[in-house]
Amino acid sequence: MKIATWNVNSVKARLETVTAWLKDFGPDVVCLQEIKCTDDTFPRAAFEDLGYNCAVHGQKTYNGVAILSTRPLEDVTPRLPGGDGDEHARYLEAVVTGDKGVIRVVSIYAPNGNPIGTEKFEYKLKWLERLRDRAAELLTFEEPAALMGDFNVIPESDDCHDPAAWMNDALFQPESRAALRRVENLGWQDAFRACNVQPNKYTFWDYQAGAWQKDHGIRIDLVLLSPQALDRLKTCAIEKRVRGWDKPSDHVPVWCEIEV
DNA sequence: ATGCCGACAGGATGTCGA
Repeated sequence: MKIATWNVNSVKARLETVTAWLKDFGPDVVCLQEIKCTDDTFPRAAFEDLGYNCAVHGQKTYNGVAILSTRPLEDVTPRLPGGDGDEHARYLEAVVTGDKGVIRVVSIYAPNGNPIGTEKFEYKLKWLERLRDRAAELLTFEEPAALMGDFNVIPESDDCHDPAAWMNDALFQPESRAALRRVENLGWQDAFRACNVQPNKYTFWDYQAGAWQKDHGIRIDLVLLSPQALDRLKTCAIEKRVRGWDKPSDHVPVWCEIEV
């Protein structure tokens, strides 16, 4: 089964690009982030016409996550537990059944956290702590599972073009990186790093300053696999070519082949 | 050192992203 994640930076502004990629690539499951629309304005019909079921946890203007799947979506659960009063739509779980088994997929849009030294950065760290708590719970299910999305953390220095340029950015703070590691250290494996050792492989290039043309990117869109999913992992790759298409998102899809 | 670009809401330009 091909499962993918993609921060689309507005699903309405990106509809032609997203449907073109779905037709071209044919993923079975796609986690979307930054859909930037409410549940009732999500362009459901465009995806259903391509054979996808939709689970949506939307929000007006900001954030918003969704999951598309050719198979039925079961156990659909929005919202990361904890953080009462947190209305940001950043988390959506669903279970998909393949020919060889079941996988739980989670669409994740972690907070950006800039600028550092503000309540936005504190919110980011607290949100990642809540994610760790839920990630620990999910491991007790002992099933194939994938935390997929825009984690808004640059894991290592070789996941960006110029570490010095990110030194004062929330995405590369030691606290942010430690928070991601604490999730991984529970037993969640970075699928891309399980399959690829090459440095400087990116999933995001800023629209500004010719970042794409100069390959000044960062790798912040991740797939974290439970041990049971990792055992079934065949490959993981970045759909870099999509950044060069018309009207691109600033992020590109990341996908895995998993035997379920 | 700052803006660069792009989406959104709303109807000009500020907020947000990363």
